[in-house]
Amino acid sequence: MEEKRQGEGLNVKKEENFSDWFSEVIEKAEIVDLRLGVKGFIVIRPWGAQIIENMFEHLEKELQRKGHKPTFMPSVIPKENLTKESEHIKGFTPEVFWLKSIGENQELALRPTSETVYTPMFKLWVRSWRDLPLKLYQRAHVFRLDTKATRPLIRGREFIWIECHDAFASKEEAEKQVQEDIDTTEKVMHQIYGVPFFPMKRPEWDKFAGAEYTVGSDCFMPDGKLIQQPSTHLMGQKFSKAFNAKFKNKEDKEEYLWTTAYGPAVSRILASVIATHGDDSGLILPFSISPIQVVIIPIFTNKNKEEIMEKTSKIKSLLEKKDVKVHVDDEAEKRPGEKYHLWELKGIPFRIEFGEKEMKSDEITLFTRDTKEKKKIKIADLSDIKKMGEEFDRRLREKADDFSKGRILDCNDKKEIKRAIESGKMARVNFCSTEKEGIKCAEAVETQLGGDVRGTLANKDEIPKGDCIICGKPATKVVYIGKSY
RNA sequence: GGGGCUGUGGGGUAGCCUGGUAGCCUUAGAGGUUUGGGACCUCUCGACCCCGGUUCAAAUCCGGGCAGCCCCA
Repeated sequence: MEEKRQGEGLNVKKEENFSDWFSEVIEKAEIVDLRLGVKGFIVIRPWGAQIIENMFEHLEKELQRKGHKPTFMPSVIPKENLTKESEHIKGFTPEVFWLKSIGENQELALRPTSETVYTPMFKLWVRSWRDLPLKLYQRAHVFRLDTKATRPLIRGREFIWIECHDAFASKEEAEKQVQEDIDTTEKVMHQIYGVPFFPMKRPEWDKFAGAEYTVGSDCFMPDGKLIQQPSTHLMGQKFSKAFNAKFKNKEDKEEYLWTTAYGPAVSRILASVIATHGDDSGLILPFSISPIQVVIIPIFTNKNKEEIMEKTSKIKSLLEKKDVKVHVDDEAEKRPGEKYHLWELKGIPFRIEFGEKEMKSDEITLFTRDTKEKKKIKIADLSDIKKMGEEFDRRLREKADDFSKGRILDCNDKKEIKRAIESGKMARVNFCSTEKEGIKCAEAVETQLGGDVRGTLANKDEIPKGDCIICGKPATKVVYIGKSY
């Protein structure tokens, strides 16, 4: 049992080689299949798709609670739309998939993002301040011809996300929306999926193409590299001006719309969920998003099979009454041990073992995936299963929080920064500027220290005391530097 | 963007240097015995990434492509 057999369990330890561990776990747990062989495009299998589906549900519920309404927009964008906002097209041009030879005059792009579809619709739908705010979203696949190396779920040429596009009557309201988007990331990605993040206001040179400013969510991966999760953008009036999208304000004057965009990439967040919580036995899925929350393994012989199965299905319906997703693994060909390994690999939070012993004492054996603790409890105590699920998720979240919090280091010189980055941490430093004039220092950070200036904290005003760690001029910002995916 | 490594049944691999019968483990399918931490027996299916070149002969050598992984920027 100590020796793992090939082709079955995981052969790589997460601590020793995160990258290999990740590749192995997503295939063996049947999240994805990488064998189609198109660069940057992956097949997501039922287990992965069901998790993603559950993630969408939480996210959409929160968005709708905050006044967003669903839409579905075309997957293609006419060239004239995409090229209307000059900075936007400049930023996205190298990444656009163009559809050629469609036999018509209109040139089309596969959408890399949909500002240039929503804004012209805002123009049609919004006439007065009474139509505002207008908060819309869609579930969508988007396409970006990434020139860098692709990684399954982490960086693909196609990914699955929700994009919110909102229009407001004033800059203040739009900026409030950016804060609300950060709150949505907190409520859903952190509180529900258990993935902590740092909301970073990106430097001027690193904002979304066409935005006034961008706030990205930086999350630590187990190897200490940062991955950008949901980002929210204040577009200001850039797109509304490009598309001439105006409204009549309360003073009966025409004004351009103020717009924002928010894009949680669910397929990529799944990468963080897997990476953050998983262990050497495989996935550990939060109770809130696991497609199966409790798996029941009946253990029987030919003699007692009927009795055991009958009791098992009673336990099942008891749990289902509590609105819990249960699966009974009664496959006769597999022995219990094999089932344990399989469902641990798939990340199921709780496992119930039920056999002869439990039958006698009216108990069940409960295995908890994250702690790997096995204990006997009374069947009646299963009515607390939801609470146990909440505690399960809290444990995952707190463990992730501890990992994340301990990775910020105040640094006072280049050496310290380099050491911080190399040990998988994020350096907090004084910096001259995150406006255009700071770009030279940012480039120096990249070439000399091997890190990126990720930006300033968006939910906290940090005042620098001292000089820029690179050029020595008086610092105006406290920035964070780390390695990123 | 630069560099390196790799591609053999579904998965993991041997063979490649030195050209000549593709071997092993596992999975899958059938049958049987089994079921408290990856069961056993019997039988069966299944592969040289693609295109071109060299050669009597290519998994093997050469060129190009595609795909995957790693490191650096």
